[in-house]
Amino acid sequence: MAVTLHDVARVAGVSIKTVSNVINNFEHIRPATRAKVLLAIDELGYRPNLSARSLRSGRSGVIGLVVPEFSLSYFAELADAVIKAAERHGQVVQIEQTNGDRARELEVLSSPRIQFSDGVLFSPLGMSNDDADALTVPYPLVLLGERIFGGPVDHVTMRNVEAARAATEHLIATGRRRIAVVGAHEGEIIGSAGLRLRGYREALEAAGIPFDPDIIVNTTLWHRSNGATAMRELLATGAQFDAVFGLNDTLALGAMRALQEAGLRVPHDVAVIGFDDLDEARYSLPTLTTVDPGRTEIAETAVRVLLERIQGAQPDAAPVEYLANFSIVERESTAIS
Amino acid sequence: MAVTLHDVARVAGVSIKTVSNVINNFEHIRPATRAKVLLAIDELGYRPNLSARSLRSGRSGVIGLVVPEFSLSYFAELADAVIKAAERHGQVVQIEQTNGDRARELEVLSSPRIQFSDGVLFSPLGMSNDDADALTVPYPLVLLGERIFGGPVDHVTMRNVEAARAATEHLIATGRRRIAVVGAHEGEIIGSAGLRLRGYREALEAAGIPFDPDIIVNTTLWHRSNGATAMRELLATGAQFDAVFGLNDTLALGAMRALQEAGLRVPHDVAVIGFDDLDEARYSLPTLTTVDPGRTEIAETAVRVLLERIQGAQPDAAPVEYLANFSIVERESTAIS
DNA sequence: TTGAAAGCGCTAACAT
DNA sequence: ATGTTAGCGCTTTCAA
Repeated sequence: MAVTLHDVARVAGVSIKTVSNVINNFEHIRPATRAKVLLAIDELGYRPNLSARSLRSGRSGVIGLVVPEFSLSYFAELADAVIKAAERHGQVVQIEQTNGDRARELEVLSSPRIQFSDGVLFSPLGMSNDDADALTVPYPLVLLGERIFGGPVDHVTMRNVEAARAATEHLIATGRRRIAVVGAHEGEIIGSAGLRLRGYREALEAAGIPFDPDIIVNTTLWHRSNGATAMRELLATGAQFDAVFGLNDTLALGAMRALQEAGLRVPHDVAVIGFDDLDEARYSLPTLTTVDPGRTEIAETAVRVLLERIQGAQPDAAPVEYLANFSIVERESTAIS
Repeated sequence: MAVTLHDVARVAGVSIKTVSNVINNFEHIRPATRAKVLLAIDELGYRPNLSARSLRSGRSGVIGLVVPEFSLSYFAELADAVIKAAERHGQVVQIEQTNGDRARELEVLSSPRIQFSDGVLFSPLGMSNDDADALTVPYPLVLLGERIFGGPVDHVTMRNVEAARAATEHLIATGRRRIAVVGAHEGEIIGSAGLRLRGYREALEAAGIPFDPDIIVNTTLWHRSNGATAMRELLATGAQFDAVFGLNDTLALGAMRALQEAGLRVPHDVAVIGFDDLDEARYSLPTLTTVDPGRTEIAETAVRVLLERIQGAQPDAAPVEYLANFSIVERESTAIS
């Protein structure tokens, strides 16, 4: 059987409370007592039972992270940042993948699977603003991403419109006028695609460049393959363009690949910009100019905000929206040639 | 306060045991009783307290996954596969990152942080065979990777030597004779680098090609940047070669990038092969020939083996070593030109 | 088929 | 500075 506090107390010749005090680093313990207890712990190989601790204290030290899937590199890098931020606060992260499927996202929210955690960071991809009510759950929840705004919970996200506008302005500033977009979602207003397209249009308008739907290509998923396919389709239409805004980096990299396949030079013939600043964007050929959306800041803020809710200083405080700072990372794919 | 079994029992007018039976899907419950209970659960919004359940039953339904970090794409894709496999068995995955740091790896093994889980999948990068004793822990542990062999626990890994040999043979079969290696670890015998280099040497020997240390480049970490840097160094030495074996895909992609930067054409001047079959290898320019090391099979086997140990049918069964099947995925980077 | 009661290992309130 | 004790919510004998 497992070694318990009682065993340690017996061997150390103290009470169970004293052992608990030592384990939890309480003050006011005589050094000699502490030493005795530590010796007994070591001798018996005692390890606290976290289930019991959690049952009693109502706190598990675990936070849940619900994301679409790690094969989307953005979420792998986000998870990396969240785990590191959580660790700094002594928290462990439990992960649930939804594949961006709305039904699964809704199900996970009420599933007991997530119930070990003290709170959840939730990054939906399939749910929309209409589902905002489902975010009212009996545990602390912090929303990530840009599928739902104005919901009943704290929300940490990026400046999609402004960042996309800045990305487009960067292309315009380097002399491009016919800027294709890869990854749009027809009719979407809220959501990464809709917001980023809005930023794009704002930049065009400010520069007096007409919007041309013929160089906007839709894709459903934002995988590399979709970016390549979309670009091949666009090239097949014979449309003219001198730049491409990939609504994320994987799309941009896929599109860049298709451009080069077709014998076009990047950035000489066509400039390419992405969005996300994946590690990978630094090692493509050419290296990819992109938007750093503040992923680390998002992860750190989200963890901090969630822990504040868990600690419950102000349980009824109104939901807050946090926006991370972005920056344009200039690389070769948009250099002036 | 949270709704408990007692509340449900009271509202449903049955005993707590009956409620428990319904929740755990026991047989022999009168449909009417079940309906009453389900109604009460719904009405009160009851959700089971997993800490209590776990304390009582000794099983949490959580498995731990300890990996270096997700910014190494291989581990992101491995985690994806593990989470999906665990889900099929109704298990949740808790993740711990070690950054491949030996001290942290050793620490995690004995940390209470991991103690919520019923068992752990452990993928070290810093530990070596000398640390095998540290794997003797008081919970089920399944070892992944190729840092430790013959340890005291079940081990699921890939056929490194055979796969690397097959990769090298593929290059030789396409007419290459001077095959550089990127990512070697000087003097390593066990470990991905050591094993893969051994497979490489076996293939050379079988083909009667002399081994030339001048075209073997060491790198510590296997990030894209290291592959690019290593290749630039190799080019700077003036050494001649007509192919590159990147000991993983990110190294190969980085190396390919440096080759192209230097004006060399892939595969025309230099063929490139990687190892891992990352999603990304399908969308580079040119697409990357690589080894599929059986990642999905590894994840599924590891989860299955761990759960068998947790269920403890044969607690004292001798440790087993499982080897996944590999295959060469031929793409453009090694096409005959 | 359902009920009563014990107790998993721990923390926290209270006592000394 | 340390000891005593109740009880977190659940599963699990054992009884009925």
